[in-house]
Amino acid sequence: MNASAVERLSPVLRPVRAGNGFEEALEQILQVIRLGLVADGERLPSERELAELLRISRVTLREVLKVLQEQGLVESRRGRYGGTFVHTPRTAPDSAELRRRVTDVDVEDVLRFREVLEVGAAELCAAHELTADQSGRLREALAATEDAPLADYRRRDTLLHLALAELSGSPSLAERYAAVRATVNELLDCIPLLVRNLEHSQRQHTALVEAVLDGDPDGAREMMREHCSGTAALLRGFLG
Amino acid sequence: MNASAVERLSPVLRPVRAGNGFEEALEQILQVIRLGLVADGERLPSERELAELLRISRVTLREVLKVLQEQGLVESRRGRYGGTFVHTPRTAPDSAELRRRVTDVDVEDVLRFREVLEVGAAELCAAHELTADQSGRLREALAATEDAPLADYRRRDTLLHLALAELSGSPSLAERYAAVRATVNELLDCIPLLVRNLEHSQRQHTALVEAVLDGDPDGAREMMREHCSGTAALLRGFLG
DNA sequence: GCTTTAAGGTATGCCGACAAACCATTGGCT
DNA sequence: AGCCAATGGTTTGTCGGCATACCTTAAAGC
Repeated sequence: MNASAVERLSPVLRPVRAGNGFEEALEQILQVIRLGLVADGERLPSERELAELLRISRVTLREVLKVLQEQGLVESRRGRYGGTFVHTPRTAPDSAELRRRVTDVDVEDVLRFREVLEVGAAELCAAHELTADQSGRLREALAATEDAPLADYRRRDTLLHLALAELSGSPSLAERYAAVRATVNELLDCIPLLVRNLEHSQRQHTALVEAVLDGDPDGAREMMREHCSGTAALLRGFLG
Repeated sequence: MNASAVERLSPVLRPVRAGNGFEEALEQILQVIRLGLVADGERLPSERELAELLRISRVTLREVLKVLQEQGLVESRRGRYGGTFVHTPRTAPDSAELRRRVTDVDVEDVLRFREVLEVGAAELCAAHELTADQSGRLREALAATEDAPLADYRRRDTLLHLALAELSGSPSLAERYAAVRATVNELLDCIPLLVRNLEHSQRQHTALVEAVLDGDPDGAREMMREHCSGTAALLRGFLG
């Protein structure tokens, strides 16, 4: 087989899974933690439930949890009302870890893809009628970011954006957004949280949700684009 | 563990892989065929190369090829200059197959996600300078669609869009687009190819590439959106 | 027409993920 | 105090996918 044919296919033919099935499960649980779907101190589902959700055996799942435990990300307690508890580190990543993250991920790729997904989601949300339930959920998520303690801001911000992605009406989009956002959060953990940016961000959130609820796709799109560019510029500045 | 916590996580915690690793490989090779990356009568990479690309053993790969062979999608020939040849069926899918496809895929999800990715890709392409190589590649792909025989139009159209996605500068975006486009093609195979639509489509392609090469993101975006809406309306009309 | 070479086809032994069953620990409930 | 239920922890045997090595086929090239 000549080389060019292989080259033509390689964008599609990725390795079927990176390493063993175990690594994929690890990645997914890390994603849950990075997204803050389970907050610091909260409990993951029981091993039996997690294993079923991920469709892996409990034995393999426990291998994954063991790794997370060794890294201090979770802690297990036995007995009734026990479980696996998330324990996110309070300390910023050291410079070696920082360098690892920046070299491991293609920052430009992530930022671009994120913007495309978020902008698309915002536009989709504004373009179709939301049910009262959905509007309520969005408003709630926005309100939660407004009165967030500084330490929990990133988490609630993530949940707001995740809600928007889910309300886009495209489960595939929401799924990819969750994945890419987990990576973005890992990058954001490498740079300082500036209160000034945070206030700016909050104004954009409000305007964004307003545009979505008003059914103004163009407005929602441009607001979201601005919002994303802001984060992107920040990250490029600190990491580039 | 209460049910709501599980519910909160389930958007992220998908099964780690649908079935065995074998099925994932099957899906990827099907994707190559559906995208037309290997045209009718052309050869796939050798088993040894494919196995390495997918990072699966040759034994498992051969299981996959056996399935494809049984469905008449590929044909293997031994000896030097042999190989595994793609043999796409000329006959339209029967009504049972059609029903299966429409129930198996969430058509709204696919169409929305596709539009978000394509529109985003077009905008990104127009927003950054393309190298002479890249511009050339785009022009070539466009030219190929212009003088395409009817039977090969869909394939060249796919390659043009794929090129655009790759030139977006976000490999993640390109990868997701490839996946979603494979599904779109499967749906398109269920409906008739109308020459009138095709001509319209071709005019849009020209305008789109022009906007991209002119560095006009807004123009590219709107052109692409129109282009996607057209296909979407067609599919919704026939399948909805 | 023989050799070479690149491809598909086959056989063997190993290891990791799995399912299933069981043990150990904890805290609430009676 | 004792029981119960829900959780993490452990053991065992099975099986699918793996690497590896080898066999068979067919066309190019001398």
